[in-house]
Amino acid sequence: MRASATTSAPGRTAHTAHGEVQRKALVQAAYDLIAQGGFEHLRTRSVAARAGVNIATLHYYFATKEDLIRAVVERVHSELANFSAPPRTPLEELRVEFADVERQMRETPATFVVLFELHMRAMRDPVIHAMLSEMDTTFQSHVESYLADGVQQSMFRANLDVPAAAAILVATIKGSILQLAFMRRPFPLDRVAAEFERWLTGEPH
Amino acid sequence: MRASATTSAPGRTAHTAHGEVQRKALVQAAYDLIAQGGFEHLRTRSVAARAGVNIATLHYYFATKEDLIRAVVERVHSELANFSAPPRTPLEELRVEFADVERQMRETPATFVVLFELHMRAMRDPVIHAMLSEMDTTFQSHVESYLADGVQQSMFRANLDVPAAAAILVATIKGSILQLAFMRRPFPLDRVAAEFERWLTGEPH
Amino acid sequence: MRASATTSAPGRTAHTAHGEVQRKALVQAAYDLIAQGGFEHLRTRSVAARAGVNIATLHYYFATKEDLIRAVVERVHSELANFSAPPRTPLEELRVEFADVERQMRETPATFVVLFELHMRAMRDPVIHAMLSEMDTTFQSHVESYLADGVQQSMFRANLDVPAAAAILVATIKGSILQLAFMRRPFPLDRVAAEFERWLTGEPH
Amino acid sequence: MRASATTSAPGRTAHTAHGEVQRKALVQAAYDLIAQGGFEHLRTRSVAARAGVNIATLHYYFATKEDLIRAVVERVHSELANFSAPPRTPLEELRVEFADVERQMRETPATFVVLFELHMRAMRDPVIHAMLSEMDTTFQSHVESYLADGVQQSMFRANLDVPAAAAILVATIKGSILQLAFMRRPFPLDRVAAEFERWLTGEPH
DNA sequence: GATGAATGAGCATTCATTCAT
DNA sequence: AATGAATGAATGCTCATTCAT
Repeated sequence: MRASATTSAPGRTAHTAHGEVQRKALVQAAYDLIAQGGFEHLRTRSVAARAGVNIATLHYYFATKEDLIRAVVERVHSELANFSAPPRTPLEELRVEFADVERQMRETPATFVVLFELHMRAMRDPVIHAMLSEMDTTFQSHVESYLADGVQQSMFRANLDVPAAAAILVATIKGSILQLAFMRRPFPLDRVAAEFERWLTGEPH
Repeated sequence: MRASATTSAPGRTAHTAHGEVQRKALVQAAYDLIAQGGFEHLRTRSVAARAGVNIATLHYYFATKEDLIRAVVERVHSELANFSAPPRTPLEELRVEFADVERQMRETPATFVVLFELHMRAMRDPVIHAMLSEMDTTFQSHVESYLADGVQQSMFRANLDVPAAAAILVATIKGSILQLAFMRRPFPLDRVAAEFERWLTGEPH
Repeated sequence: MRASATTSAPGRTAHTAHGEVQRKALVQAAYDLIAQGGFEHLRTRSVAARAGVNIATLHYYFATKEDLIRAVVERVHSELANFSAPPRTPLEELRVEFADVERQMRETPATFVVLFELHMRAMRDPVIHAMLSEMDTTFQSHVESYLADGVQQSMFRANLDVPAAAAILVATIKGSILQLAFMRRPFPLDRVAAEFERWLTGEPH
Repeated sequence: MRASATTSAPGRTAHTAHGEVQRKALVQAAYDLIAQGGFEHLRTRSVAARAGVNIATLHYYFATKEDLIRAVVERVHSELANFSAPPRTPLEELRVEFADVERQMRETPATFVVLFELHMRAMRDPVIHAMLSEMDTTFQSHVESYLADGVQQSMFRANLDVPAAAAILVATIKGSILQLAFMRRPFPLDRVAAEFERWLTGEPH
């Protein structure tokens, strides 16, 4: 399940099982601290302390701070790749979209916090940009795909501009996360979802 | 006799015209550097260098780095408060909304970069949170107001959930900025605007 | 009364009456701040602020911080030179000695604080050392003088080692100030004075 | 599993023998520099340089300058606690008192310099005040104790006011140190000791 | 005389990283 | 594998002093 976990270069992946545990503990610690204080306040010493190891041990597993951050990026990536739900109708997909945001926000809001911190970094870090870009493309394509299905199945309006609608949906979800996770302001996810349904289905008025 | 003659050091406003110019130059420099590298890489020395003054001069105008950042926040605030357009119809308002984003993104994308960096900070800094929160409320109210007008004037659909629609619009705009400014990925602002019109007016299909 | 107050070099003495007032205000401010926080925490800006003038004004009157401190030294010097009491008997002199300490400690303990701060400085600053040394010699001579008188008048013990006794008295007074001003611990000045009398007079036991 | 494995940084005691040596070297360096220039001129960089280590190394052992100073205080404390001489007669104790001052002044005058610098600090620093206060109490009690013994053994005058005499002795010793260490002026320690003997014993005259 | 503005040199402290063991 | 020790290069901030007005 985890990405590249079988090579043998020290500083990249661990040799032993215990080493892999240490690595994960360090990534988890970094992840937690970014969620708490953002990249701005991320300190390698804090990460090591939180993982219960010496600062030199951290550098045994991750040559540089940047390497550690990259591992965090991969962790977020895999965490958000759990959209592997069974196939549903386009309308169900739409509902699942908002339900997923709601659930993730309730269960692990930190993921979003880290994700958005990464967005700020993407501007300057090509590696992070590429990864976020890929995630974005995947997400956008997925939405466009089921929106197109919905139009084809006459479940959604015939004159729907699918790419534009997908862009709106994706942007709305990102915007809602911003509102919920960073501003801690209310966002009527359910009413927004309902309004989206009316809009896409073009229900009579 | 010499009551108010403390040791100088301008707190909010400079004493002389030239002082005010220097102040603004420092804020501009900080603003530029945040736009370039985010808060994470903001260094007082870099700000001073960019403004062409000694580091001690920076501290003559701003006691702490935090004070300087607050001044940047105020600058962003006032920069985004230029929505003082002449009254228009709800539909025109909607179009202006997207046009504004497009123009701002073209002319001063840095404003958005700084604005979103501030969002990350808002989570931990109450002062910034309060300011962004206020800006958010103002924006949301404005949108809700003209959406309601549109419904009343039968320009928009009667069954429109105005608060939900406003939330979607605001979130979409925020999400589009994220896409454009940080991911530097295309976002079909005009097609999105057109789709929004169709959605709000409920034009036949 | 004041030392060299008629020359005309700016930075040494003021030209006008108002200038002299300003000078004194600055010296007083420095004196107060040394008494409060010691030389270690003395800041020219604080002195200027306390005197209600600009930091540049302070430097108009005193070219350097050191110059200002020297003026404070002179102030302490003149303050402690008020032993100009009418001639008394040796025993009265002894009593006055302790009474003076008691009074000064009650009325202006700051003088002692500044005086002892100066002692620390004397080790490295020849100017201050010279001044304190002179004060010391004067004090010691004065004590020796009336102790010798006392012996001659058979008021004090015949076998009294006058220089040693004077050294003890001077040291005791310095030590008592240390105890009272810096340690803020009780010191039985009156009982000590009484014991001294018994010792010097050699009263039967 | 790895409970006590925090990020290192010795708080009170170093982990390794070599670490303890470094710690002591830093305290010694600070001690020397305070003796030379007082607290006012104490710079962490100078301390590090004198100990032959990097400034960051100093902060590895002592989190703050204040922590370093506290360690110096403890060093002075233990240095002056070597009064563990074998029991003697009251008169011998008295003679030892002055002999100790003489020896300390000859061998390690810096101890006194640092001790008196600490007195200046005691006024503002409660921790230092407490430590000096304790040392003072111990010293005073010790003197009172053997003076009382001397009176009881009829070695000293019957009408001696023991607390007052002890206060005089302690103050004299402090005053003599001031004279010797800071003013570098002669102080007739032996004649003073002899006069003290005459005074306490009340030897005929 | 007085002040606002400006600065060079410096200060305690931080931080990612390295290295011998 | 792991750690205590060590460090170069900053980093935000301070302070006595200068200078044009």
